[in-house]
Amino acid sequence: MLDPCEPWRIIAITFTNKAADELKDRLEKSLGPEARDVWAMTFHSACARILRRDIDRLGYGRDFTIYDTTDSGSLIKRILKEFDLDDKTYNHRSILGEISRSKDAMIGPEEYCAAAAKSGDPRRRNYGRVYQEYEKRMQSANAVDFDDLILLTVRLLKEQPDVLDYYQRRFRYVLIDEYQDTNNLQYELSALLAGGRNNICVVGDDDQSIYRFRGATIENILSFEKQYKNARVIRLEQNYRSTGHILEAANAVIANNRGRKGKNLWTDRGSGNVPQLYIAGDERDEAQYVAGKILAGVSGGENFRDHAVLYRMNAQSNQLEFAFKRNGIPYRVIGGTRFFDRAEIKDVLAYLCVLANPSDEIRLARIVNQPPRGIGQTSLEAVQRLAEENGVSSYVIMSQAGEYPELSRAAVRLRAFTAMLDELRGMETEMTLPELYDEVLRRTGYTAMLEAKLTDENQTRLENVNELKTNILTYIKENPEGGLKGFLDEISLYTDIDSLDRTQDCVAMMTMHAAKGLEFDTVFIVGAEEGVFPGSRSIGEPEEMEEERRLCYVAMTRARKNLYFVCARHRMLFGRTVSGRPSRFVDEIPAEHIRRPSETGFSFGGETDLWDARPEGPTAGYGSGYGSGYGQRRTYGGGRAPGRSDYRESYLQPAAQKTRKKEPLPQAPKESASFSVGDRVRHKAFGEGTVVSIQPTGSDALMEIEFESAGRKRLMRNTASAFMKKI
DNA sequence: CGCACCACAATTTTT
DNA sequence: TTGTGGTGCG
Repeated sequence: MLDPCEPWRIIAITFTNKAADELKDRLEKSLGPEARDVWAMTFHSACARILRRDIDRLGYGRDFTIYDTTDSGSLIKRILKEFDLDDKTYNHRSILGEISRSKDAMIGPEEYCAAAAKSGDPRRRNYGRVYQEYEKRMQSANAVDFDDLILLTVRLLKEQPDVLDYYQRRFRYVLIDEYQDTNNLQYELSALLAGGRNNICVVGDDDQSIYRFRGATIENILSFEKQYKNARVIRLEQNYRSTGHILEAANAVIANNRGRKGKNLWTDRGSGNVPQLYIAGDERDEAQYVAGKILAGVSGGENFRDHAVLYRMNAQSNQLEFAFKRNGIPYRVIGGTRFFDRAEIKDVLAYLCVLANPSDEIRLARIVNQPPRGIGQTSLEAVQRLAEENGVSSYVIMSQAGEYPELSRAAVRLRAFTAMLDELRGMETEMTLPELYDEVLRRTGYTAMLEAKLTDENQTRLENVNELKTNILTYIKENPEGGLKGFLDEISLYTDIDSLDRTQDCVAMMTMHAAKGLEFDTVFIVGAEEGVFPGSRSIGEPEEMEEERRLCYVAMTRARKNLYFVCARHRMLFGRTVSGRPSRFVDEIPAEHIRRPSETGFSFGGETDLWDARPEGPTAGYGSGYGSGYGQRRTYGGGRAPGRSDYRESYLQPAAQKTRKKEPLPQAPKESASFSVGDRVRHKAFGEGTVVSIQPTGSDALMEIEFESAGRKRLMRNTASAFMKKI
């Protein structure tokens, strides 16, 4: 603290907005309002900010728009069509990936094409053609994609010494969070910003690098010390989150990786509970097991929100959701389809984008006939052709549609369309953003279109469109003088509104990737089978496998107190039933740090073992035969696949499920007794008590019971009724 | 031009 | 199994 530094001399870069916001919050709490001068933001927003200032030096307009992956994808699709490349061999996703990789390696389209020509590979040549065209179109639409934000900033700093100088002088302290997740471009950018001063501080954990697939290169952190010779390395090996067994188990798993610096976490929080493995018959059983454990936990006084279920793929969430609904467990799925990916949101935003930047071809094409206004594919293509020929944007052609005979049929409608947008654009100055938004919804007829056919789906869409307005209001509140462009900038880089709301008492469900940075008392890692986790794609690929193992490490270390691995012997995956053995990661845990099914306690009375101990469940199907049967079987741990006859038995199960699933939602079993406040009850484990309160939760209810000897407990009615009766 | 039906594919994800 | 995207018909 000898030399307090001015906050504006600091740039702190994170990957997610959430992390950036948290950082800002904490800074503000400890520094006060001065903290606002710190540039605490994501790579992308920092770059956007730098580019807004000087991108014109690279031949773009300063009011550039940012395309997200979907927008870029549409552009690629359009190019593919025009080039007459069949989209089976050339699917837009792989091209997008190729372009992204090229940009990360700072290989421009020309260079790419040159290399492709030399290689003689026709496929790569075509990739090059598409890449080139993509760049051309992006520039004429004055649009940049996510990679461009960083790439162009790096280029700007490299090509314009005075700009580089400006930022290097300004930022005397450069901090980068989650350094293990940086890709090449981000690495370049960090190095440029840190400049001659080398005053850079990075935070990261090589064992938590789980984004290799999107270009992150673990070498960045592994070679940091080489990069910056005088770097001081501070190792943070004390873990303040997990208890001993969990930590030891995680350490043991990650120790199997070769490409790492190596560390050993320790804790002083005691050894805690031993992680547990459960082998379920199928994914339904798996889900029911998790549900049961959660109910047992809640019965023991925990909150739903202390539990998280982590899986490898989003598709796995389905059965869990069914089980949770069936058991009246409130839950929240994090991730999956994001708010800003919804069609209606994209539509409405597209209108706003076109208002801000009429050259935005992709967004224009999206909205021109949405809602339908009689401008079809043919007209649109004619417009686009004319735009190409005349070297102007489609928007210009549309507004002068009358001058082109080939557009005669749609001319009136095209002109009306642009006239409407022009008018809306004119309103921008005289009304607030929320007002403008309403006006857009009204004038374009978007709301009317949804209201015309008020299906459930459209109802949701309307709600989403309204939800977007909330975003606008929030934005205006935080940026009183911010305009349309500012909002769009923020929104295109902010996709994160679906993040976890810890105030609601819900079980959290998410992919292991999404769980990074979070923590829960109890964590379930489901689908812990070979082929699922680690995924079949990574088996036989050492590098990939190490990444999966890191993912496992991340997932395990999310748990504070309880960790469960759950796997299924048979699983319906993509419409096919596959069988797998438990994940190798589980095998990597030394016996003393994991409890396998054969050793699973069946002693009645242990609170967390209520479910295992339960003689028969209130939920039909579970516990009958398969799932619970495996609890006692030793054969499984031995590693041999189940006998065929066993297999058959379980195999028949899914058929029965099918009908079940079709029903609206399997309601809570009827036989679960009803209780009312004041009832005297006797519980098998807790003894006698009195019902204090009952709170309905979905098909179930949360009851609070004051037990004479066991004290006050919170129990879920459906589960508890198996152990408890009125007296 | 809109809607319905069929084929096909399918980790992980931030920005 | 599920969701999406493309094609073909009314």
